[in-house]
Amino acid sequence: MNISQIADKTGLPPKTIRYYEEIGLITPDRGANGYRVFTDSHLHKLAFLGRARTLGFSIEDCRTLLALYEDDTRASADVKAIARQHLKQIKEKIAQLQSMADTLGHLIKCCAGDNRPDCPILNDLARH
Amino acid sequence: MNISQIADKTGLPPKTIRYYEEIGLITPDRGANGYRVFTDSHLHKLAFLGRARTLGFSIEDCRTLLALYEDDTRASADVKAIARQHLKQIKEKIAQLQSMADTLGHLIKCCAGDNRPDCPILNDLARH
DNA sequence: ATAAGGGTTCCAGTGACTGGAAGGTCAAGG
DNA sequence: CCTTGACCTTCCAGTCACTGGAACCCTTAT
Repeated sequence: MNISQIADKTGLPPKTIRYYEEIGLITPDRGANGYRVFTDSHLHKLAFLGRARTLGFSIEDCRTLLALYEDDTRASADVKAIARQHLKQIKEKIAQLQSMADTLGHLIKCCAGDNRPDCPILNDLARH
Repeated sequence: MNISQIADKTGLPPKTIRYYEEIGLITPDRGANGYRVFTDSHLHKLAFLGRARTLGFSIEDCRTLLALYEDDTRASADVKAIARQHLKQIKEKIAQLQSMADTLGHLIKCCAGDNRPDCPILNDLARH
C-alpha cells in the first residue's frame, strides 16, 4: 500500500503518518522508487495509534501502549496504570474547564449585552 | 516598578510579561538603564490579562477584550459575544473530554489489571 | 511530449509560553 | 575601589503534535 491508501483506511492524514515514521512509531518499508510501502501490520499499528490519539493519549503514551500491544508477555496492569493516569488528567482538565464555564456563564448572564458600555464581564476581568 | 515587582503583584512570570510586550499587549516605559518601567496602568492591564487568561480566553481574545476595556464607548454586546463564543468552545471541549473519560472509564473497569497479558484496553485500541 | 496526480524531502509556523546562555546594571559589604 | 550576588537585558531554542508549502521526482494516461 502507498501512503494515501493507508491514509484512507486509517483516517490519518499522510502528513501525520510521515510524522509518525519520523518519530519512530512505525517503520514502513520502501519501494525501489523510494515510496513508502505499508503492510497490514502497519495498518493495524496506525489504526491503534489513531484510536489511542482520539482517546487523548499523548504520543509518548502511545509509544508505550504500542510496545505493550506488541509484547505478548505484557501485564495488563501496566496498561491499566497508564489508562488510569490518563483518565485522572482528563478529569482534572474537565474540572478546570467546568470551573471556567461556570464563571463565564454567570458573567454572561449578568451582562446586558446592549449598546451601553457598562459591562459586568469587563468589570470582573478588571477587578481581580 | 521593575519587572519582578509587577510580576509579584500580578502573579505573572517576568517571561510572560516580556512576551506580552513583544506581541504588543502592553508597552512599558524604559528607564535610562534600559530596564522596563511599569506604572499602575500597566499593572491593571496585566491583571486584566491574567484574569482573562485564567478564564481561558486566547491571546487574540484578550487583545480584543483589552481594547474594549480601554474603549469608553464600547457596547457591552461586543464583549458578551466574545464571551459567549468562548463559552461555547469550552463546553464543546468539555463534552469531548467527557466522552473520552466515559470510554476510558469503561475500559479501565473491564481490565483485570493483573499479571496476565489479556487486556480489554489494548483490545479496544486495536479493534477500531 | 505533456499534464495530472501521485510520491519524496525539508523548512517554517502554530499557541503561549519557558529555559537557558551571554552579557549589562545596581546596591551592599569588605 | 572591588567584588559578589541579585537584578535586568536580548536572543535563540524547545515545547506538542502536527500542518502548510515549496521544490522536486515518479507514474500513468492521453
